[in-house]
Amino acid sequence: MQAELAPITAKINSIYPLPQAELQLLVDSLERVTYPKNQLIICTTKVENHLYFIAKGIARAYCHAENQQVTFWFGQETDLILSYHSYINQQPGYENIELLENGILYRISDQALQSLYQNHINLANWGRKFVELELIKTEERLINRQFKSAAERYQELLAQSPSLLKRVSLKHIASYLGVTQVTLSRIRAER
Amino acid sequence: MQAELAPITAKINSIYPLPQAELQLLVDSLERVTYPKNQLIICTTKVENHLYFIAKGIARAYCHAENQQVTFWFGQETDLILSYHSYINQQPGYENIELLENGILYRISDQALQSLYQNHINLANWGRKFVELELIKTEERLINRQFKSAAERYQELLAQSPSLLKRVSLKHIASYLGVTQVTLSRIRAER
DNA sequence: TGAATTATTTAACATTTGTTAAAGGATGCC
DNA sequence: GGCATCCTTTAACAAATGTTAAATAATTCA
Repeated sequence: MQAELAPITAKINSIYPLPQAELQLLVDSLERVTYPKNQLIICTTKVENHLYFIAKGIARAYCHAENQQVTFWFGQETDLILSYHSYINQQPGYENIELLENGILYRISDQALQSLYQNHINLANWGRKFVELELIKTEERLINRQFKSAAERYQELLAQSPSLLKRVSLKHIASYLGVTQVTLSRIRAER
Repeated sequence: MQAELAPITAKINSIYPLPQAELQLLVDSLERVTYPKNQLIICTTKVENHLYFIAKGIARAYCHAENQQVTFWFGQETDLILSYHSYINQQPGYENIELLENGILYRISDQALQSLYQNHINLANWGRKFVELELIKTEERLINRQFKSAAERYQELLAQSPSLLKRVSLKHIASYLGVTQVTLSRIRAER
């Protein structure tokens, strides 16, 4: 359905403008799939060979540590779901990615995407630019964690992604911010 | 000098194997430069328009926060120095990168690199792969900071990069690990 | 609807890490 | 060599965050 895809193609072009022909090649490779809330899209036990654009829904990536889950990423409409570890190394990764709401996704097989990258230079550069932007975001989070208090990180998230707070449980927000639920509750009670 | 470049070209090829012709194009674009210890290679006040391969030396990236410096990256021989923020957004970044030892670098202008990316598909894919690997490393550090204690992070760094500990002051190591010098001293004094 | 589950808050206490200050070492430079 | 500077450690205390447990609120599902 074209209407569903429009925000996704707009996002793709905003990352790195693609000639119509190459954009079309990418779009033509997409397959529409739907999954229910709580569905695991990526899991640690198998190599995932698809990447997913989110048309509707919200997802979180987490990994297991000691006896807890560590949430380190959220994705919403137009975001791309992929396991970097699985995708880049072609072996099972450390991350699980699950839907937190019923979702509509458009997926492309890794094989198809690699083929596009090998044969279309603008798509290869699109892929490069996409990862560069992801890297900056991750680097900023790492740096922020070093010199901002948990309260400051919460206030920033609230300001930058208010919709996230409305759609995701505080349990997961706390983990994403790098604190316990108890600490987050304390922060929210202040003032 | 070819001998100096050999480890760098080997590293380049290990990231993503390049046909000889395209590797040569990249190598031919490199210019040898030397800088003394403490030289600022990248600074926040200007757009940096070169990327640097380290042939000899060690560098650290840091940014200013409150009244302290936050060190968030180290680079050694064969590593690539660039300011992602400056390079990706084409505006002054938040990071400074300085040499901690006298260094021999091979640099390429951003303009030349972009031109290579636009015209040579294997180089474009090399650039994509390079950033993907950087992203994984950054993501892992972010996750580790969430559920490993400062002591564990120190022990891991010691095991994975013993040479780093020998070449870099503990002040910078502490910042890289996300703790104060005092905390790092305590960790080292234990047991 | 109502029971069961899950999410969130609160409290008390423990632990880790930060802050400040001082002292001892190491290093570099004239 | 000796002075000055910077690095590292140690100590005492403060602040932030974690842990455990319990109470309350919200949600899910039969």
